[in-house]
Amino acid sequence: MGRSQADKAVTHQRIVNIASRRFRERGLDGIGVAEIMMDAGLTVGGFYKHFGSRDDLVVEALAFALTDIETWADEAKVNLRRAVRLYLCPEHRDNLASACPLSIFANDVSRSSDASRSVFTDGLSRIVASLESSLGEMTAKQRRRRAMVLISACTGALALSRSVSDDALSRQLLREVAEGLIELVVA
Amino acid sequence: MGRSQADKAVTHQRIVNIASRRFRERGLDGIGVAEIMMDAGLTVGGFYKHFGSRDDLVVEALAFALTDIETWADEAKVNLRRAVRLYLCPEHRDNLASACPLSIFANDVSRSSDASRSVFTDGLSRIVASLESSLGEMTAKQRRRRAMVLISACTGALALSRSVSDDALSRQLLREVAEGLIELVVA
DNA sequence: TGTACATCAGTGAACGCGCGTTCACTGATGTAC
DNA sequence: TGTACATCAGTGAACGCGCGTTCACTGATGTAC
Repeated sequence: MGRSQADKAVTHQRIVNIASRRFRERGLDGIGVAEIMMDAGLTVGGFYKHFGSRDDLVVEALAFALTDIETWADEAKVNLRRAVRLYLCPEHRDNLASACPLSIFANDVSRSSDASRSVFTDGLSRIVASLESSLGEMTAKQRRRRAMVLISACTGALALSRSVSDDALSRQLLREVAEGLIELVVA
Repeated sequence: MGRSQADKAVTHQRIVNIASRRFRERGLDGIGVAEIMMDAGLTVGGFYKHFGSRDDLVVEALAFALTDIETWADEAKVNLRRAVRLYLCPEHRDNLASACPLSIFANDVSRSSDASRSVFTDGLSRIVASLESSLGEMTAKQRRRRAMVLISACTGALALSRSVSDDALSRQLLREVAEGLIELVVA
């Protein structure tokens, strides 16, 4: 073989890493294969030595971005209130490249391939399960219900806050939803 | 003049109507000018007699879609619980062409032009104001907070339910978030 | 250990298609006389 | 009322660009002997 398999795997992962950031910044349709390869320090032609098609990269990058947020889920287990405030803050709203894919890709994924939707579903299920175990003493049914309200309101508020041109309203939305959830759902 | 101004206005509105439905079905980037004009019974060339650019149509169609949901806001004033259950149901999830633009376009608009974001902001503000006045006896601060939790959770849950490939999970999400909101936020 | 060969990650130009936009043209309707 | 002219909504072909994908080629590295 030419370059070693290990080298190839490293390169592959670098492409997926960069893609997962660029897709979050610009959307699943917002950036081309050529630009992603450039950002990875490569040229376009090599792309198909790593992926069967652009959509294959989308699926891998989405899966990677979804594992990326498990650290937030861990924070939620330690301190759910703090995790909610951390999720619904202007920094998370603005740092798209490392932001939660659930809040960025929901609309894109709903129009995307079955493979994307399947990967997205797995990621969402893991987060919901994690939130369930982060909630206090209550029935399993109550826990699941509240976990679903939490993730829906968090991803919804963050997505809306990014679509609003009035920064004061955007911040108010983040703040009020965070405090509202802590007051009504977490407590 | 050639054809009357009234005729032109009717045609213009027909294009905007159809665009607002097609954009909701396929996303703001998911359908081209040519196909929209075809659906309106016209040919591509005439497009620029009505709009300065494709983005101008996007803005008009978005504004139109946002007025489209005022009827739902009216329902909320009559019966908020019913409105929440109506919003979070499989029919609303699946009937994209006439669905709530807040749940469909949040991600797209966040990456779109200032004009789109401005129109989106106005639409969101109107819905929030409407929900505020639909809530029961409580302080203005409480009303605003709960209205923001409601719209965030509703749009978030609907968006997530469309991105999930497992129909049982998708339906559970809609049901549990609807009942959770009624139990924790509306009551 | 050294040498010849095979493999294949990566290169960069080219292809083909879709799509936003432009343009010369048509013909129905409104206006001027 | 009738006629000639001007306007402009709508037509459909063409242009230009971006982008996903293909392809012949390169050269570094692993393998066989």
